Order: sequence, then structure tokens, then C-alpha cells
Amino acid sequence: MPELPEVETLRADLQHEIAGHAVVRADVPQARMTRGQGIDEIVSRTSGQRIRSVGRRGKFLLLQLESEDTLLLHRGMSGNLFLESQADPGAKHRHLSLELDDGRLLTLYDPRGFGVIQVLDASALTGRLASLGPEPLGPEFTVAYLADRWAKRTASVKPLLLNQSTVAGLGNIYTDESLWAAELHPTRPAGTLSTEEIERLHGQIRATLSDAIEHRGTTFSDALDLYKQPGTYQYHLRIFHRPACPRCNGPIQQTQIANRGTSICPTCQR
DNA sequence: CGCGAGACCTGATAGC
DNA sequence: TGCTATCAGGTCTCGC
Repeated sequence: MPELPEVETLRADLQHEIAGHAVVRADVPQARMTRGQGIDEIVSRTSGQRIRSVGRRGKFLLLQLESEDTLLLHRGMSGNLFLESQADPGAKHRHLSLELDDGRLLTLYDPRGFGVIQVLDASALTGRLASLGPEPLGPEFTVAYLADRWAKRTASVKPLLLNQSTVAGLGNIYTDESLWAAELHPTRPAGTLSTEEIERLHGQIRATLSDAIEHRGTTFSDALDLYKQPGTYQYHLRIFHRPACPRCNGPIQQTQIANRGTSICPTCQR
């Protein structure tokens, strides 16, 4: 579910709410999302630690601890992180709870279990994030970077945008939205894009993500924020799961590209 | 190496 | 009502 705007919304709220607070007690009820790291290790390396700050890289949330360890969290497809006074006792899919020094509880729920929970030291963190491409809203994500990277690529532009090593943070919604805004067909071989087309795409990726962050992301059914509230960008989506194209009024085609549901305006995106 | 298909897992919803 | 099939906002890995 969550892409960069939903993770960034959570990061900003977490920074505001929990930075400076200490973790009194950690609970990791199951090891499904720990990628081989032991429950005991995660608990012992987070318990008692003050949270310095809350960062983000792509779709990863990074809780920087006073020990110089980082608690790395990924929401996968269905992960929600809530700040609550008590964990939902009926929840089947609770993966992490951090009890803070003021009694509040930060809890990660993830039914599908595609998310990630790991505690990493500085060098392990660097390694873990090494394959990620640039931040789409940062200075390293440039037209020249994309043009250079794609010069000889035959793959379709959509799966390349979904690949986090191209640029970190795009998912299915914002890829479709950006391609529509740039008037590009998702199956265009990346190497055939002109500089002007890459400029359009680059600009629309940034504009779309910035706009979605302003609206606190997209919420369909779940995918709530720290306070269990929905974002509002679903009311501003132009193509994704929409019936008609806001540009030409033609019907939007729902299809499969790269094994992902894909929304296209066949008139505006050639 | 580049590329696409399938796997991973659970829950919601649609259709019979 | 209850069964089965399909789909879901993300990675990973396996073959070609």
C-alpha cells in the first residue's frame, strides 16, 4: 500500500510525536518480518533507547536511536503504524510495539506481512539501503541522471519506475499518475524517450509526489496515518482507478503491465 | 546482465 | 449463507 507520500506523512508525524522520547519496552510478537534477525536482538537493541530522530529513505522509515543503531521499518503492502494508548488486543497481525516513556505505544500492524523490521548499525544500514536510487524530491534525481541511466534500456518505463534502484519511493499509484501527467504510455521502452519526454516525466513525478504529500497521501480502504486517519489524495487522483480522463474525458483503460494493475488513458498516453 | 513472470501472505469483495 | 475466484498501494527470486 504505502508509497513515498504515505511514508513521508508518517515520518513527519513521528518526528513530531516521538523524537526525543525513549523506548521503555519493546515487544516483537513474531519474527515474520525480521529477515532472519532474532526477536531478542531487536528487543534488546531498542529497549531503553532514546529516539533521536525519524528519517525516511524511499519507502523505509528510519528511527535513529541514541546508540547509533537504526530501527528500520517498511510497511510493505498492508502495514500500518499507529500511536495508541493500548495495543488492539484482538489484532492478529501485530508485529512490533514500542512502549514510550510517556506511556504511549507505537505499534506496527501488517496483515500480509510483507513489511520489514530490523535493527541495524550504521554500516549495516548503509548496506541495506545501498541499492536504492536517488530520492525523487532530492537534488540527485535529475533529468540527466534518468537520461543517462535509460539511454540503452529496452524495458518499459513503468517497471523501471517501480524498480527502487531507479528512483526510491514510487509505487503503482504514483507511477501511473506521473506517466499520465507526462502523457507517456507505460510500455514505452525507456531508451526511446526523448530528452523533452524525460523532462516532462521528471517534472511530473516531483509535482505528483509533492502534491500527494500535501494531501497526506492516498487512502483507499486502510493505509491510515499515525492517528488512524485517512489521507485525502484519493480525491485528487487523475487516472489511478478512475473512470474517465480529466484531460480528454475519454474512458480510462484498466489493464495489466508488469504484473501490476495499470490505469491508462489510451488517447493521452501513446 | 536485462527483463518479465511468478512467489510470498492475508483479507476484502464479487460472483455463483 | 457459503463457497470459490480475483484482486490489492511491494519486493524478491528464478529462469530465459
